[in-house]
Amino acid sequence: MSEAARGSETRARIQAVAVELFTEQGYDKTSLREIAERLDVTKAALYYHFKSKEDIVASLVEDYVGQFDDLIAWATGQPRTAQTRAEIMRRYVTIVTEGHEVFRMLHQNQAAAQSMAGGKGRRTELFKERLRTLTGLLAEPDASLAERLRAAIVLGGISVAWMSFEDQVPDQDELVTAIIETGVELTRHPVATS
Amino acid sequence: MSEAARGSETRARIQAVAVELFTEQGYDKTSLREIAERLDVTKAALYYHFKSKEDIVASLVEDYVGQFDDLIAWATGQPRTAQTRAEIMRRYVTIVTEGHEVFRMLHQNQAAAQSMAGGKGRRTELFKERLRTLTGLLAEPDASLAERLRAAIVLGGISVAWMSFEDQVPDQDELVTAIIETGVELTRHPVATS
DNA sequence: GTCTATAGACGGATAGAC
DNA sequence: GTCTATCCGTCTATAGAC
Repeated sequence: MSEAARGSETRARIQAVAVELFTEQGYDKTSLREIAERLDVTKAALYYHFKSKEDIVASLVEDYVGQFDDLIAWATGQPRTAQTRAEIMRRYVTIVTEGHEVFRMLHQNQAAAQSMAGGKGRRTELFKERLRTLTGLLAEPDASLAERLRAAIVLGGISVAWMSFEDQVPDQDELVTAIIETGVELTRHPVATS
Repeated sequence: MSEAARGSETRARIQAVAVELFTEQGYDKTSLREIAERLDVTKAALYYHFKSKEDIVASLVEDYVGQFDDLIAWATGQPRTAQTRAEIMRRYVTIVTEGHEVFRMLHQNQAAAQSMAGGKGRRTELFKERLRTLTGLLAEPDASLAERLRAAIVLGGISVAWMSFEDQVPDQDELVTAIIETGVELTRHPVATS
């Protein structure tokens, strides 16, 4: 909510339509004319709220990766216990599943999203970098390769699993709970690597 | 290799450059002019080998998803044993890691890739569909939700983990082996869901 | 099999009225 | 805050010579 509630309410409508169309058709195949038509306004109106097409995506990206940064910041200040790891997992799953429209949009437009989001210089590699950091918080960097791999696989797989099952189950809340449970279970440090 | 070795050798060079540029900059931001320049030929020359820009991607997609289809076809004819599951994992990891240039390119251009690949009608949902099928082969559809989730998370997470670690370790073969091991381990059916 | 030249279309962005 | 009108750039794709 930090940046989202800025300016008029039209701004939010533009963002919503943009997410929808960018997801369906891709960033480049969606023209500003199309977005404007869907909102019954003109292209020029969009330029009052956003200074460019890229700026629309940038506003979305900023809000979204901010959530991960918040999670990382929080987690960094916590003791490295099993309970902390479980809580990281819980929050991570919540971000992925609740913001899934934006997440899916970014997922489908990685190439486009990476060109921006950071102005000019920043080669942020949006998720890769943050995923590595989170991996390091679930399994210490000096842990065995197998252990770090497990953490990376689980974090990366959660979003895929969500997208894969989301429309296959009757109760999505139940699915979220199950994903958290499975995620926590898979990142425990049990089995001796035979 | 089924379709790859078609026509002149220039065709393959075009494909190689296309993968590279599509990955770096995205499908839409890469023009045929750019590809042609890199090969020291002209745009028109490309049109001798491919009937359109989309056709270049289509040729790539076809070859790549074919590998997954082959895996699925093979796995479907096997007995559902632990060894079969391990072998599925092994082959899956091999496809993901060996074809990682193409994989990464498709990953970065999902939106573009989904519009094509199947001519006009087919809404193949390239990976989602196939991932579901593979999930069903690792954990029977009547297995518990937790068990199916585990399979989906692991399959989905493998590619993420690969991309995350690929440039972080000295020996990539070792990494592949470790991923296979971890994948097999995570999809075993051990822990009683507390 | 590769070239030059160009058609034809569409997109992002701005100026300026209201 | 939204509109009309328009500029300017770039791109895909084709025609036709060599």
